[in-house]
Amino acid sequence: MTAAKHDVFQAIADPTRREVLRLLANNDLAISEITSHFSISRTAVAKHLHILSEANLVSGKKVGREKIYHLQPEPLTEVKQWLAYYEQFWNNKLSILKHVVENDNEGRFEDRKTDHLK
Amino acid sequence: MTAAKHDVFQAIADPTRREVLRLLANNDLAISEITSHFSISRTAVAKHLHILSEANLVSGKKVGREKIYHLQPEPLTEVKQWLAYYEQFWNNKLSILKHVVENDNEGRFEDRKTDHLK
DNA sequence: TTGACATGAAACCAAAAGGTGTTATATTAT
DNA sequence: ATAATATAACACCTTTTGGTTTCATGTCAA
Repeated sequence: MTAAKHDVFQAIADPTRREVLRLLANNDLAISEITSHFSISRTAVAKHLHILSEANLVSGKKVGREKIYHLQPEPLTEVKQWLAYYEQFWNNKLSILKHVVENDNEGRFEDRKTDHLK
Repeated sequence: MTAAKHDVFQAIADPTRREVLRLLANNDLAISEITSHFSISRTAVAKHLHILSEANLVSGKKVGREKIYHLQPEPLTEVKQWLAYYEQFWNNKLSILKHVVENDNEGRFEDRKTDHLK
């Protein structure tokens, strides 16, 4: 179920939201406390928190009249996994060959370079 | 210099652009070839490529009447570095303590929980 | 040289993003 | 009870996104 209107990739695309995550990495914070770190309105911050919440990157629970937000970094694993695919390309050039040799040795390496000509 | 109007985080926020990157991970491709993998117009794909290019995630060179795009994954290291900060929070709960003990043993752990009350 | 092909560029559009301000409601402190 | 606080819920606005269509330009093949 876990409301997924907003993708984790989209959630972290905004610099303000990334900064919010940084703040919450240190402490759980109420909306007003978070707002004090920015120059934008409290309402705007609340919207960012709502988006982060939809991506399950934060959770908020009401405590008295405050709503305390808490970091939930688990969805970031999706980004990490996505990134992992590309690491082979920048770690070192040999790793590309290594990947091909280990995962398919049916001549696909040749295909990789000529596919687009067909 | 490296034109930076578009952030790498924003560039990868769009699912279509992530799919384009996947295609280019296999082969260098011309715009039309990329377009054939989607249901959107060639112009729309060209715009996505432009955004990816601004984030330096791809480079394009003209070959005859075609423009061949090539994956440049290096900017993804920025995302990787950003993610690294949060890994301590999901790997396992003990790693938080481990981090604190290894990097500063001046009682900061206590501060982490009370900062927001000051 | 003429047509077909690949891209570039411009004008336009609807919807979403990122903001704002106002008003209403619940909670705490006096 | 009353005033102050913290947030929620709206209504509204402007800019950006992601897409379209149309037209122009450069290149290749006959």
